[in-house]
Amino acid sequence: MALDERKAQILAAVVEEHVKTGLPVGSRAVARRYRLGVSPATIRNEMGDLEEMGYLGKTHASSGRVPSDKGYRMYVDELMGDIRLSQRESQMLESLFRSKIKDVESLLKEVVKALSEATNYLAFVLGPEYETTTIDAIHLLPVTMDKALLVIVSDMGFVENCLIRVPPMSREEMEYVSEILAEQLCHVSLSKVKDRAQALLKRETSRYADVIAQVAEFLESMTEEPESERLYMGGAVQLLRQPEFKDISRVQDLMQTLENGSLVKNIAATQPPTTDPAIMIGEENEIETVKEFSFVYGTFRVRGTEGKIGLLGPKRMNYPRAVAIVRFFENNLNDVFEKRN
Amino acid sequence: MALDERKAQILAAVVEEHVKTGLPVGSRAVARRYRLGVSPATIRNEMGDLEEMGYLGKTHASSGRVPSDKGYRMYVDELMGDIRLSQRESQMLESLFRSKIKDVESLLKEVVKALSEATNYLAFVLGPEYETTTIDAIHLLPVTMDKALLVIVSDMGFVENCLIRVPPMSREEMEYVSEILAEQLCHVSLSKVKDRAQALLKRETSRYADVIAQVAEFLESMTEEPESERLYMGGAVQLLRQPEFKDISRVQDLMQTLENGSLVKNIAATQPPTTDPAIMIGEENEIETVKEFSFVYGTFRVRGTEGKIGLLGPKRMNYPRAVAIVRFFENNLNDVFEKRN
DNA sequence: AGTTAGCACTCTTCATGCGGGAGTGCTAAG
DNA sequence: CTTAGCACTCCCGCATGAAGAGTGCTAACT
Repeated sequence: MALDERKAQILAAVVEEHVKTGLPVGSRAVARRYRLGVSPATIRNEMGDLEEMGYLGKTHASSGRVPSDKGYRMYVDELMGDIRLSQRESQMLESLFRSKIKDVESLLKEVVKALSEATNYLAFVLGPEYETTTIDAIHLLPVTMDKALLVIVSDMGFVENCLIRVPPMSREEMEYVSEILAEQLCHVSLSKVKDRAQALLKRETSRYADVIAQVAEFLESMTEEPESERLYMGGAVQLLRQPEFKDISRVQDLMQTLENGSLVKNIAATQPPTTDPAIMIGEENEIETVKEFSFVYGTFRVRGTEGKIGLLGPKRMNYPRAVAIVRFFENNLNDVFEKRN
Repeated sequence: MALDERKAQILAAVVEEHVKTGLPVGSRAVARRYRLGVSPATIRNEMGDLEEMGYLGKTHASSGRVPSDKGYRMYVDELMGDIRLSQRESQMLESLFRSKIKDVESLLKEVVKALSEATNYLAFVLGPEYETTTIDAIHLLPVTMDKALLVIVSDMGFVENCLIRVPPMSREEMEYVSEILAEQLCHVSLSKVKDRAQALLKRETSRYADVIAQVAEFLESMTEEPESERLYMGGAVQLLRQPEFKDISRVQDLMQTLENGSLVKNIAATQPPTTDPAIMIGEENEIETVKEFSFVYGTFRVRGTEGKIGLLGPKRMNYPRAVAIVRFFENNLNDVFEKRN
């Protein structure tokens, strides 16, 4: 199914032109703007072949060609080159990672923001699964007479907290309870920590039982929390810029889909192509409402587990640039989490 | 400027009909659906008067009437009655507040979600200003060898945390530092706490100086953080349902405005009308891009200071219901924060 | 004097029809 | 195999016209 040199050039030209303008592209335009040394007529013939082969389509029987999903796939797999971000741009973006240590949550939020602003597409980060993370530190802190703050730090720097009711107790007592929790629950993976907490609860019949029960409950809720909780998303507005949104009902559908977090399922469900930043084009997606869009997303590793970072844009997105930018963020996130021992 | 009984009824009818349908309303429709015992012709005359007085307008020279801002204002101030939420609905919504204690942040997020879902408008909560809050508890917790977690609990239950670098130190040392911080900074208002921290920094020349400097820096950033950080927003999609969004560029403008938090300024800048849930209609708003919309928002008190909770919807929003729902949430939030001693 | 019916008038909306333009596919010649 | 030429198709924009909704006015009614 390999394309000869000229067909490849023409397909690439059509894709790039269509990405730029959003309009169907005709033989004339290709001949004019991409110097291939042949006439429009020749290009017409080639485009006819490419359509036959399924790489191109038409919006109606007699206007220019538009890449099909298969055409885009061919383009991203074989035709497009890697591009590099400009010096200026990568420096700008890097500054985000160089700034002072923040908690992971706000870092990820800023990453999403930068990513969407840099591309004009919707950006997302899917945090690592809790199941496989472990607890680095757990503390119970006095706040008021009858309230204490439970703070849990995961090994990758996520901090969760929760206010719980406590019976009146002295500082020493609270420290004692805190100690017990730390001893029993630290450095245990979240999937097992629930059982540990239950076990602890069984043993502990004293007045602290209620406190421990609340801790157990919170741990439970942490692991049960829907995937959408781990999902940071931003730049949905950007999508409105895309001309394919002349029709508002589509926006609504998409937003609905995104708000209830099925985006995650889409990514999780399909095994991504093997390319580095994975690319999912149009119909390759599982969820109906995003079959008009493309994903470009990469993986960053945190300790044993991993998170995703990526973009959602129209099928006619600037893939080379999207890939370059996603790869950039991917690498920087990996660095950050690596240095964090 | 008082309206006679019949004009009032007709104005109310036009507003309510327009809210329901989104279309200009004609004399015929008013006569048919609201039994006023007079013919369309009479209503036409009255509507002519109301237009003369500035309460109604026309979209074009010969189709039905549409309420003007002044008309809506008259409606909300004088004409509309208070409605009560149905038993079923208020029970549903109340369950949100009855559930187990969570940290304030997630409570507010859920409130926003519920509020927007209950109304189909965009909902927001503007948390209380940090300036006037005080610190209830501050702790420094060991996480790894060279990292510690700074946790700060404000008097109204907000929890902020931040990872900081620390020199190697024993548990006892860290507890000692933590103690110092607590002694010096607890129960001091955030506006003063910065100075305290600076003073502490001057005195402390030991190896903990760096740690304290980082704490000071974080406190600084907490108070300086833009208002948008205190703003929880949700349900922007709901706005897309409104027919006034046939035009996409408006959506974009609005979203832009909202994302950069000028919504807050709008509310802060204008002194609200004195009605309980404040209502700002169309041109009464400061910011250009929301002059097409209305706000309905209330105030909830937390300790000495206060936050806002409200809705942003089209001018033709269901004001009685919006008011009822905002008032409901307002009251429930007040209760929650009151019980929290 | 207030109310009502009738009617002409205005303005929108929708469908219809008609060039102009862009682009294709085919054919025939280079 | 490539190219020029040409007929054909289809979209798009625009004007035209008919239908519908609603008003404002006038004149009659109570």
